[in-house]
Amino acid sequence: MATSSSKSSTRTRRKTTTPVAVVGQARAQKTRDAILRAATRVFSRNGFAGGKIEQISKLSRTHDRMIYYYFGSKERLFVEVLETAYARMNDAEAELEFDLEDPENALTTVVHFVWQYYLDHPEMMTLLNSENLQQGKHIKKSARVSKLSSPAVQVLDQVLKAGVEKGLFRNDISARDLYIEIAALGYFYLSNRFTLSAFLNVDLRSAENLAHWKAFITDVTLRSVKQVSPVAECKSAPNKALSEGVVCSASASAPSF
Amino acid sequence: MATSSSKSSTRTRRKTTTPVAVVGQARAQKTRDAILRAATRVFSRNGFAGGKIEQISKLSRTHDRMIYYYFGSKERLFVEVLETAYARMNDAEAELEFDLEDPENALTTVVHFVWQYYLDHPEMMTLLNSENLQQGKHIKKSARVSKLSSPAVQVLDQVLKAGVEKGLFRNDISARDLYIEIAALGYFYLSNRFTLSAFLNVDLRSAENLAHWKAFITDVTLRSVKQVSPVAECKSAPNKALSEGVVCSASASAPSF
DNA sequence: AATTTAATGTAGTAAATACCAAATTATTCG
DNA sequence: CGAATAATTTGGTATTTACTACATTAAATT
Repeated sequence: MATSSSKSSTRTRRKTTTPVAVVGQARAQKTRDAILRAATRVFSRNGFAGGKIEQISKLSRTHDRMIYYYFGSKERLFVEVLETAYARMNDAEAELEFDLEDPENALTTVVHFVWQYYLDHPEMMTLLNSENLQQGKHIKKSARVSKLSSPAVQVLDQVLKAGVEKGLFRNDISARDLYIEIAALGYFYLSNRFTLSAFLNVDLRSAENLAHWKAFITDVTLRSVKQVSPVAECKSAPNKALSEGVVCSASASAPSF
Repeated sequence: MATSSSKSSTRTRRKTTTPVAVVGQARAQKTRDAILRAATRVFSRNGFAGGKIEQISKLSRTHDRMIYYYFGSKERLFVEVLETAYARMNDAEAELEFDLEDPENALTTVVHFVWQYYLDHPEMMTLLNSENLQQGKHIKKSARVSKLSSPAVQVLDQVLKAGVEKGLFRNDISARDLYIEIAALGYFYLSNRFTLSAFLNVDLRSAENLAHWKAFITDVTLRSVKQVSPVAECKSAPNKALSEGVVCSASASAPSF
């Protein structure tokens, strides 16, 4: 079921060569890949403006010129780095396995997966931050990324439906909201761990605190979707003084997507 | 109760002048402030590396020279921009008013405040992202910021205690976790609105969707702290197959801060 | 008013940096 | 092999950029 969305990007140059000859092409692909890998590291460590062409060419053991030969410009290189990172995350999500017979467990699996992915791929977060700093001007134009409808959202949709079916989950929550919630809880903690640690005078990166947060966000996520018993529900403070905030399971106005 | 933590930064030069003469000083303060304001805009729009000295001096209608006269270096200017932003947020948080007699309402107030602050001060998010990209190397050294113990956490602590007192809230959740949760839900949505919008094919910035998210995170936050009736609690899936994840109200191992 | 000091302006420099023309080497294929 | 094409290397250029020496004006002090 994993629809692989990454790689297989065709050569940049016009491909007049017959598809048989692969020796030179393999060599070329190797340097191209090396540049892409190096660029991912450099951009994710320093952002777009802070990532210098020379750093990238040195790290990939090639020359500045090759970057322009294969990617045309710093900006186009950045776009491809971003697209590749997205594609990779998508591929990983698509391979997620879960048991719909046990929706709570399945949801936990998703939460843990997202958390672990960000933990293992910090470059994803810094690249996204860099792109958001530039108001998404690259991703907006990227045909490749806009075609990646997140498998994670589909997964969550299935899980939610299964949970509702079994009477375990609320039916008034959208997979999209849930996806953003899960991403937010993991992403923010890790992406902002430096400033948060300084501000709160804690080392949020300690193994202990990481484990604690993982457990915490799992709990929060489950609580946000679980059906609450009618007895306990809203026994207190029935919507007092809330302009548009939603309390109890009444839930906000339906998403307007 | 609002302990103002910002401003009143003394002159950079040694102050041999008597504190009476203020005309020249006022003029100086004006250009200094102008630079700081301009720098905040420029750095928040382009990040640290992307923010150029000339942009800042032009925007503040002074000269490059003045930036070095008052701040010494680009880096020190950035630190002061960051410190000022932090101090301002702290001041705003300190002025929060809420009713402890109604803990749910009070918590809602906090959630709405944080959400609104990020909405009104997008520069705060981009500055923090920039600082986290640099692994917090500035904030770590900033004596000023590390002294700002977040009023928001204290506020949340009070609210939580009041809620527990009244039997409305769980007593196994820390103010710190709750603070990070609330910040995460608002910050991530806004900070990553560009990539998220492109990825999910929605315009998350529309008034409708902003209102929806505000309501959603209010609901999620309340659900995460509310006491669940013993009857409904954990009636299904009692901790099945969860390595260290926490389900039901058993809650994770206590924070180890 | 004269002197001292603070604040601002001018005109630069040295280094960094994105990008490129052209030569050179490797590879393909008739 | 030899011609053609692909891939790499060399050596640069024009611009940007953080930062500064020095001159000048404004203000404070005696």
